[in-house]
Amino acid sequence: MTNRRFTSLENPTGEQTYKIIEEGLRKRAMILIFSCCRVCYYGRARSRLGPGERLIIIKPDGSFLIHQDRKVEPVNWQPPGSKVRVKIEDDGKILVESIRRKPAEKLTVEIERAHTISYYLARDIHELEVAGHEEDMRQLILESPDIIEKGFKPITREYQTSNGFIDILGKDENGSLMVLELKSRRAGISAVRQLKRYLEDFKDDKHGVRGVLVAPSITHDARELLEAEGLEFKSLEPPQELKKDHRMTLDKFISSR
Amino acid sequence: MTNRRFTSLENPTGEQTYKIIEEGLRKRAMILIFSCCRVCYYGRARSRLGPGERLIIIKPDGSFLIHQDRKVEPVNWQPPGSKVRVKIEDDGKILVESIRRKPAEKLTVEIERAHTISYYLARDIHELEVAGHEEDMRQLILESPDIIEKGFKPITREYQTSNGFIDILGKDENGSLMVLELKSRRAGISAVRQLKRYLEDFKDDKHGVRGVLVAPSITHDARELLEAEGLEFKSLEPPQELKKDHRMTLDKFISSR
DNA sequence: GATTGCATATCGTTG
DNA sequence: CAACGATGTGCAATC
Repeated sequence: MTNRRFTSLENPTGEQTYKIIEEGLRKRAMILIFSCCRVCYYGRARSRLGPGERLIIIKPDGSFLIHQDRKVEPVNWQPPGSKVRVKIEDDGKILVESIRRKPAEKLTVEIERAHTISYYLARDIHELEVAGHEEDMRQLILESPDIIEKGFKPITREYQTSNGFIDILGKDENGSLMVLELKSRRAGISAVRQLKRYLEDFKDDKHGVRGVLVAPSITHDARELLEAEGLEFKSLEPPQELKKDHRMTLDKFISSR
Repeated sequence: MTNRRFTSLENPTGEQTYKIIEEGLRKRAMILIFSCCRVCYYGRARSRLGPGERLIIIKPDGSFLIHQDRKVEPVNWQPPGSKVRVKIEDDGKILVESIRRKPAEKLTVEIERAHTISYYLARDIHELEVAGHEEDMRQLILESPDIIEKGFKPITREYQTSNGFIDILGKDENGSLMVLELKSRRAGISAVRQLKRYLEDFKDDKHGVRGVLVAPSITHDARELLEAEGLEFKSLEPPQELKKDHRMTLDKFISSR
């Protein structure tokens, strides 16, 4: 069946498969192929996948995905911007190649037999709205510093040390420096090490510096290391409020200056 | 069209969409729906996606993917093991829910109108064979230590320090300790910091300890920090040879003991 | 264009 | 089951 928005065909011949892929690429459509195929990849690594039935997705932006019937991650893929070519062999087999220039990577799919092939022109203007990132925590703390503790005053965000950027640098009510390390999910031992490294730049500070790990929760080993190092933990859930209106955010920003 | 391996339908009614999703779930098939839909997610974070045409994939292992017509990553998803339920509303709209228990996460898709719906029973026994990982580098170095430098002798792999595991610990021909940090791709500043941390445990060693970053290449800033810290860089590409025969590897292992 | 660091990261391995 | 580290991580923001 064919109309302007999509085309699909079941049990296509090799010729038909070739033609529909060509057409889909020309129209910059999203192409779906369910087929028995083999896959080779060469680039940052190298891989090979023996014959089996998988879903192939080619997107108009050059993204290329091969999905087996398990896992969230594609078994092979190419990123946006990759260039696709399709060839038909004498025996009717279809070869689809996707090439990326930098870094040089090549994905080759040999389609033995397609079960269904289709392409779609997707109308989709909306972007995903997300909340609950580390950045949302940061904004919350800058707007309401008392969440960390009474009298906490942020000085800067993204303060650079020789060991990377500190998320929030501030002072407590006694004027002691506080280094905050934010994590939007359960903090592990590596988060504590990160905080420990930031503090190295301040080890000569006379007033003493407090290191605080801010996260919804912390692993057992991480807490042990934290306490052994004289660091602190502050439990804080990342705010998950989706912004309904962008002007509100702007007003808030202006009024808070 | 219907047979044992797959079913597909174009411009299905709400009832038909519901029925095919039900059937696909029951048969533990891979379900594909191209439709206009809205998506909500709540769990580790929260997100909302307004109406638009996307590809929905439900895999028999519970993996759930929603793909827009751009990017490699799905715009929303649920991991393997999630449980799917489908409902039909009075107005013919379809609600698909995927729930994960731990952590608690819920994905809700409201299908306004499906353009095509299909399901497939995929025959696929092959696993992906990959080469070019950090582990391949490690094996290469343990088998042929001279690749690092003449006279290098590995002592242990995965040596534990207070700052994490060292990839390979060894000695040079003069008996000085060498700490190797392996990276399968271009090493950045964080790799140098990691190596720096490992060496802290050895800073009292009388003979002096050498820290060596082993990677195919290194960023400019990373090289600067490396040299400032008196560390070394050894260029090594991860071996990309796909193993043809597992016995060969075993033989090699036995003969090298 | 190169580099850095977050992510609903996902996924395998280990304790 | 929890936790830790690698990944062809992908991706956006920043330089």
